[in-house]
Amino acid sequence: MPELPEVETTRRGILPVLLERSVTGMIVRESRLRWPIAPELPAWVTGQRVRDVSRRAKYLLIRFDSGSLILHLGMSGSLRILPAGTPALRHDHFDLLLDSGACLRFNDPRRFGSLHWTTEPPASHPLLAHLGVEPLEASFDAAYLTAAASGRRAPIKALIMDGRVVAGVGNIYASESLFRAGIHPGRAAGRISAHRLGRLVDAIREVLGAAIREGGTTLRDYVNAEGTPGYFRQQLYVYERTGAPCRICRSSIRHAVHGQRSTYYCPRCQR
DNA sequence: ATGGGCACCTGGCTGC
DNA sequence: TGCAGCCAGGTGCCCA
Repeated sequence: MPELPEVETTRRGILPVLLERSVTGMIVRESRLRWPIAPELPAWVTGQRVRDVSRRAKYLLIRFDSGSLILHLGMSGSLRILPAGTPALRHDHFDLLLDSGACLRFNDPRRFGSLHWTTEPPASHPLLAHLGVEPLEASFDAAYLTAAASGRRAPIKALIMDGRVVAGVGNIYASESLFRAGIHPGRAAGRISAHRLGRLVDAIREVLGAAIREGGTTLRDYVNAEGTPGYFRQQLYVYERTGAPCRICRSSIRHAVHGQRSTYYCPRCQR
């Protein structure tokens, strides 16, 4: 479900509710996420005051005075802000209770999400240490992507979805960015000119930025912290539009599978 | 080092 | 109506 824009939208939604609030308790109903929630985690986090809510790739980082929560939404996770005591529904795996009477509730049907506590800087945590540059930061530029693509025979789509290269570009926005840049998703990364890779960098930035402005993309079940969907789906050019006419040239949008992931592209606009 | 495939899990949809 | 099969916004890990 959530890619970078959905995680960022969630972050912006929970930030004002969490900031400077203290955790009064935590309810864990299901600890078997992608990695089990540490049994001691509720004790570690209880009594802590939230100092910041940030994002690295698709990880949400909730910083307290003496440690941080590292939260990933996986494929189907979402966070909601609810009044404490709201009855839990199926797949509501944990609640963080705040001294304001609000509750941060995590729901994740597929349980690919995760929750870790660290007392080290989150950036040095094993899950984050290997991550590449943030796509919305200035260090992600044409020169960087060209260097990363040099000599690579893997498809460009696989390269921009590789978190060690650039962190947070998922399946929807990879397809959409490649469409906007006019690059075929299956093209070997190392055989694309620096000029075109520069266009791809711009396209990734534009697509992610536009999606954040629209509150993300809701395909099936994504909702933000208020429980409302994102509206970027209306601006998708290729994702899940197999057989539909290209919005630019009217060619039929094609579907292919690369690396077990669905890929969508326009055979005429993308080379 | 690089590329490719698998696994983890539930739910919704399709087609017989 | 029932059910098997397939697919889904991610990503760590294993193997060649």
